Amino acid sequence: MVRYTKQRAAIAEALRLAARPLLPAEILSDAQQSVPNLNLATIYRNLNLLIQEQRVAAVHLPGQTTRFEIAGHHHHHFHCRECDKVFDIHACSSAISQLAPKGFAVDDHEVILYGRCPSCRPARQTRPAQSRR
Amino acid sequence: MVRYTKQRAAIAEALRLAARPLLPAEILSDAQQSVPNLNLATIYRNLNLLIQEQRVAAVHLPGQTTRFEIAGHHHHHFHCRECDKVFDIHACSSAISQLAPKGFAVDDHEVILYGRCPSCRPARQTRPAQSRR
DNA sequence: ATATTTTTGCAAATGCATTTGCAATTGCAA
DNA sequence: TTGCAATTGCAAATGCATTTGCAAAAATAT
Repeated sequence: MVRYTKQRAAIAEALRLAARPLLPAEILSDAQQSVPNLNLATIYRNLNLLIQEQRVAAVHLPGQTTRFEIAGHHHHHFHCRECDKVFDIHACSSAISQLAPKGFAVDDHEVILYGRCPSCRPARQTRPAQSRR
Repeated sequence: MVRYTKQRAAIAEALRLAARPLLPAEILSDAQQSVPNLNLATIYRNLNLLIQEQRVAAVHLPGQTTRFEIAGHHHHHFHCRECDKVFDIHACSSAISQLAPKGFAVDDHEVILYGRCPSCRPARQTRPAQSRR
């Protein structure tokens, strides 16, 4: 049966804390803070396990290495071109599937937004929040 | 300088005729009808050339091998789960970029629809068009 | 505590898409 | 039509993400 291990806990915890899709390498460096000689093979083995248990989901973005996040409901993603981080977008317009021409049966869709995340916005002012005075 | 070759012509023609993003392997089998011992290395070399000339664009879809299509304007894609073909969708809702939460600066977006293309629709009736009587 | 089975760490192996080396072929300018 | 640079075909090499083999280490039932 599946056993409790600190490496598995550290991996799940890294994903939980990040609250956004992480690259295996990001999970590695996060989780290594509690399990120093953790390695990628273990990360992948545990991700596959967590995915089977539906506790984690793979996030595939165009042209990108697969990221992983805590499993949840239908949502989309924002990819920051500056820091390369990916964020969840919990809004979703149902009108999207109507973009298909007549004759196409749409059963799902994906939306990826690109740009700058709040921390990477052009540095017009120093403080990102509190913009209009 | 860049020379005319029948393999390059065949590759460009395959893309033009398909009018949808093709996998290198698809380009290969299409173009081999006119240039029998064409091979993938030549396909890739020419795709890179055509991309530099902006005549062809790479199409990256999540978890998929890169496809290639004749360069054009902003559009989206429909991926048929049945036949695995990808089609262009020339509709686009500008509301999409408003899905991002406050603080995110969106400068582009991508939409991928999934389902069945007209040729792969469930075979309820023989003729796909002329649905409601 | 002990035995047993799962898991880990590490290095090596996979699997694939894509690129490259090189000799032979081909396009084209002169 | 000749000469040379660009291109091709083929096989081998890359580059990466992901997986695996295996001995050592760690987790749990008894």
